[in-house]
Amino acid sequence: MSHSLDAPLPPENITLEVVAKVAGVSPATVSRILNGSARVSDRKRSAVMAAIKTLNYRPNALARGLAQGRTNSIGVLTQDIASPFYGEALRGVEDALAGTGMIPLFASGHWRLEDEIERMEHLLSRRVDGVIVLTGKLSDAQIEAYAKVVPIVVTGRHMQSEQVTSLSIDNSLGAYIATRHLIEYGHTRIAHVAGPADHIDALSRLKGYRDALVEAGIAFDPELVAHADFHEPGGVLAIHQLLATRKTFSAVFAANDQTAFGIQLALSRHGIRVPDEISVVGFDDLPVSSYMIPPLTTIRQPVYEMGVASAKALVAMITGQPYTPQLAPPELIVRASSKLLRR
Amino acid sequence: MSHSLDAPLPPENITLEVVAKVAGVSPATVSRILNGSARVSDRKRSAVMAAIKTLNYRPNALARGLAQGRTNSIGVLTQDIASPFYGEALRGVEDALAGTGMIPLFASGHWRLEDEIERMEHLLSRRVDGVIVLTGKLSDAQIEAYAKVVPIVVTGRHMQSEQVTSLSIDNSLGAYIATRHLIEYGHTRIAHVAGPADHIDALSRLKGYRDALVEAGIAFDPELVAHADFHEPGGVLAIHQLLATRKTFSAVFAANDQTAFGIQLALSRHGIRVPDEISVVGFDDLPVSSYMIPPLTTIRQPVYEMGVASAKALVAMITGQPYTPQLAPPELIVRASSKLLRR
DNA sequence: ATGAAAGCGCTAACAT
DNA sequence: ATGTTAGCGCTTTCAT
Repeated sequence: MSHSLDAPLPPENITLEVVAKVAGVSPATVSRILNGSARVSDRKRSAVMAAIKTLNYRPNALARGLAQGRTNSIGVLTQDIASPFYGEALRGVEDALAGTGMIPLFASGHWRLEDEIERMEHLLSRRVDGVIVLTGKLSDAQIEAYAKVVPIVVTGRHMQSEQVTSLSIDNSLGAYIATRHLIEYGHTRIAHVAGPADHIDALSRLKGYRDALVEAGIAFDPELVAHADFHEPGGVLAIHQLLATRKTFSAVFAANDQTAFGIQLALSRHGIRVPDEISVVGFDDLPVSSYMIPPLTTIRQPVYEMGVASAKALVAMITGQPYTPQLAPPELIVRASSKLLRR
Repeated sequence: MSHSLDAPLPPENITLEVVAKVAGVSPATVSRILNGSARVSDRKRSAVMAAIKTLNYRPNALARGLAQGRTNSIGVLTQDIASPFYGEALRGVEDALAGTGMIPLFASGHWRLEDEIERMEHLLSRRVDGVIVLTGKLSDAQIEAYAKVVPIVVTGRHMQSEQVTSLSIDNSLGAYIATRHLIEYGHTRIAHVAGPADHIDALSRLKGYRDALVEAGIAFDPELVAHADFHEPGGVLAIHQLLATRKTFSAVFAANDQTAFGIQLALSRHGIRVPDEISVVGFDDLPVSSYMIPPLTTIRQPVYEMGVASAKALVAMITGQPYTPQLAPPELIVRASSKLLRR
């Protein structure tokens, strides 16, 4: 009648209850041990540990999350999982979370508002304990709305409230420093290949460029500004555009490194030598930038650190601890692509 | 006694039950609508949809997963979330999953066995429906063991069983093609900067290089092989090493593009022109490779496609459908870093 | 210090 | 076509 030897039981799921049974204790006790939520006698503890080991028990994070009302996971809304730039931030988040028992869930918004919303909803459906939003197209109001549901850390803008911490790199300052560097090198005809006109970072960098010029008494010339898309091909196109204007310039400040790569290649194709004829300065300091030929002078942003700080800030918000993220200012990295203008 | 106006209710969690109540139907009906698991009258359906809308209801994925025994999520065990190479694969996975309702959980093993195991356990704890393992250090036996728990797709090796699908790029062939290209260009003194000696891909590429030489009747010279680490600085070091041997060579085949970047820079620092004096060929075709100066001749691997195929294969395994992943062979991309040897 | 029992939000038989 | 009921695997009062 009951189970016999020749009718093997179905491979039973190893649950906490099974562990309890094997260890001869109640489920509650096992739970207490797993969570360290109460004192348990050493005898029972070791019995339970042994059972866990031999049964190869893996706690079910879903059940745990359901019961506790928290999942020990945080959402990270990025734009492109393969971005050389944001990749560093993701790594920072991951590293900062290591050892905290929290796990990051990465989702990509592809710079499309609708995608961002969809991913956000997905993350919330999974009941993440918090979300890090790496720039993107969500409006401040939308962020605020989501913040009613979970604590949020957002980069690339300024907003502060009970449930929102923002963290940003001073793009404008970085661009100012880059332009200033070229000016100090004697350049006065400095072109700028900007990013997309609807991108907040691009706009800030354009502003920094402009500020530095004005400060140095150099007139801002709109014809020396070309807009690109933050990617290499855009840099190539922009140079074509700039050269076509027949305006002269001895230096180019690119809105980011990828754009600078395109610029360097396009110049080289035109037989224009960098830095001898034209100096190039980028922005970001991607890992490969120091391996370009010539190695790229650029503005180093603490992206990795930004990832770390975001994660720490979010965890602090979740656990209710105080934490004020601090970010180093952008820093000029002088390499071989920029050069003193010979008179 | 009961709740009064001046004692506002705690902000009630909007659950499926609440939706049901508001719509005047049973929870089961709401569930059926959400899952399309049975026909529901149009009247009730619209009532429910309305309630969902006004309440801004978000299904709890945890509860759903617990009840269904599946989470609609798959684990992706990569090595480095910011790797320019694997990044493309991650993107492929993400794209392939878009629209299937499945979400990828990315975890990094950092090329450390212990980390890989820890991340794997974490993913299993979260009850992912399957796992994609992008190379890494787990042994075949370990993969098999995990495959007892969830279906697995693994790249970079050959193993096949009920619960394991493997998918790999023919590294050896790619290296053969690269070397063959140099030979056809008249080179006979071809150096190779290999990857780590404990890396399966590095070994296969070394083999392909060797095979091509032997086939062409060129003696394999161990002194023309330097080992590096798949990263840029390793390429720089390797060139120093190679030049120090005082052996002559007119071409270098690098085990990957990042190594080739280091090589190009090191050569340029030594005043050796690429490709006039030395031709360089890489492996991977990273997005930036076509923007190096000179643009890098390399072997294009279908990494993105590999990500797509992995995801499709895994989903097929999970849903019990048949699917045999097909991967394009590696392809030679001739750019400016390699050149016909002048006699 | 430990156990019993209720409940987290959902789905899946089983009824009707 | 729809409602009722019993879990999914865990945590957490509440007892003892």
